Amino acid sequence: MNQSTSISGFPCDEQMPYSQLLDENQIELLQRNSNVVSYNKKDIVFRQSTRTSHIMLMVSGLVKIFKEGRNERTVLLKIATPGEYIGMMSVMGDQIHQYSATVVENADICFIDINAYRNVLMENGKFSLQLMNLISQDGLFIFNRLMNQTHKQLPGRIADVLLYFAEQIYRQPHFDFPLTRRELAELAGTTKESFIRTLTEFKNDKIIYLDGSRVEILSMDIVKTLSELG
Amino acid sequence: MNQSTSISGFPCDEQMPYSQLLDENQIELLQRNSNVVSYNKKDIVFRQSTRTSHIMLMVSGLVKIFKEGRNERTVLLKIATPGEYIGMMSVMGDQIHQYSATVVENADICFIDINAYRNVLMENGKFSLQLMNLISQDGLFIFNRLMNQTHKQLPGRIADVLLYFAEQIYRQPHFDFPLTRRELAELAGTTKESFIRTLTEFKNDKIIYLDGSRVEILSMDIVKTLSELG
DNA sequence: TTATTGGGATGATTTATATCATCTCTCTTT
DNA sequence: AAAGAGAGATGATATAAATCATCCCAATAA
Repeated sequence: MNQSTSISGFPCDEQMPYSQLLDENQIELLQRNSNVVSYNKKDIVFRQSTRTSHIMLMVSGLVKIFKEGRNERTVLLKIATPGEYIGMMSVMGDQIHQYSATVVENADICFIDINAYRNVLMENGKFSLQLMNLISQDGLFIFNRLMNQTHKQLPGRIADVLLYFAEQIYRQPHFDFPLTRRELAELAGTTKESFIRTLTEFKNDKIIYLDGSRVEILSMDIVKTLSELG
Repeated sequence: MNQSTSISGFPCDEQMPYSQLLDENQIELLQRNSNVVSYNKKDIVFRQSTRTSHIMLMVSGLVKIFKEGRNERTVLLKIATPGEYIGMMSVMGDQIHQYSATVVENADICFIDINAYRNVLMENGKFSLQLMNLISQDGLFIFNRLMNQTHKQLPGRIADVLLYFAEQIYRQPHFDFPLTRRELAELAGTTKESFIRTLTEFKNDKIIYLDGSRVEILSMDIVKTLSELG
C-alpha cells in the first residue's frame, strides 16, 4: 500500500507515554512485538472503516486524522504529534477505524501488536489506568474541537485553528502552516474560500502577519478573545 | 444541593457492565464504597466544571448530558440510560466534569468511590480492558453525534434525533419524546423554531405521525435515507 | 517550450437557517 | 378567577457562510 515505507527493529518505548511504569519483561514483550515504519508525506497510514490490528504510536513527524464524509466532505479532527497514539479509541473500541490518517510531515510510526499490548495492560494496572486517562483526554480534546466547529462562527473557528497550531503543535506564536488552505478549512469546519477570506481579514486587521504559509500571531489577546467569544 | 435525594445501601452491581468479571472481594469492595441516590425529574446530577470524586452508574431513569455554552447556547450530547456510566470520560480524564447532567425521568444513580473503583481496575486487568472498551465506544458515539450535528443539514439532523430515540433509547418506532422541543433542538444542534418546522414537514409528508410528544415513525426507510444523505 | 493542474485569492450570488415577532394553549401562581 | 409564565406553532425577515465564477501564479507534465 505504501511503497515508500521502510521497516526496522527500532525500539519505540522512548516516545511511549508512561513507559517508565513498565517492567523489563513488559518492555521486552512490547519490543519483540513492535516495529517502526517510516512514511513519506501524503502516505496513507490507515483508512476509515478498515480493521485495526496494531496500536500505533507516533515517533516523529506529523499525521492528520480525519473523517471522510459521503459527499466529498472531509472533517479534519486533529494533527497527531510525536508521543501520541493514533487510532487508539478505535483499537480499544470496536476495532474498526473510525477515521483515516495520512502523513503531513515525514513520519516514523511504531506499530505494536494489539495482543502483546493487551497482555501488558492486563498485568500492569498502573499503566492501564494511565492509558485510560490518555484515551479520555484524547476523547475530550476531539470532543471540544468538534463543539467549537459546531457552535462557533467563522472568526472564532479560525482563531481556534491559529491557537491550535500556536499552542498545541508548534508552541510558539509564529509558524508555517503545514497544510493547504483547503485542509485548514477542513480543520476549521468551513470551506476553503471562507477560510481564506477570514484569514485575510485577520491580516488586514493586523491581528496576524501572513505570507503564504508563514503566520505570525501579532495579537495573541485578540485571537484568544475571538476564540472565546465564538 | 438536591433536596429530593434519598440515600440507601442498595447494591448496584446488577446494572454494572461486566460485573461478572469481578471476584467476590472486588464486588464487596465496590459495595462497601458505593451508594444509590434517587433523583427526581429536573434535579441536577452534576454541573460542568465541578470536580468529580465518584464513578456514576445509571441504575434506572433517564438523564441528559449536555454542555453549557457561554452565550446561553447549550448542546445536548446524549441521553443516558440504565447500565451506562455517566461522566466516565471526565472522571478518567482530567477529573473535572466537562459537561452537566440533569434528570429527565426519575432516576436512581449508583455512586462509587473513585479510589475503590481504581483499585479494582488495578487488580483486574480483564475488567479494566472492558472498561477501556466502553470509554472508547462512548467517545466514538458522542463523536459521531457531534459530527452529524456539524456536518449534516437540518432534515438529516432531525432524522438522526428520531433514529436516536427509536433505536437507542426506546428500541421501537413509536414513543413519546421525553424532552421539550427546545431540548430536542439542542440535541439536533439547531433552534426550537427550526426543529418544530422540520418536524412539522416530516408530519405533513407522512414520514411520521406526530401529536404533542407522541411520535410514530411511519416510514423508517425515509428517515434512514434522510439521515444518510445528511 | 507550451499545456495542464492545483493552490491561493476575490467578487457576486444564493441559500439554509437563525432571529424576530406573534398567537394560542395549558399550567402554575397568587 | 385573574395573571403570568412557558411550550408549541407559524409567518416574515435577516444574515452568515456556502456556492459559483474567475483570475493569477507556480509547479509539473507532455
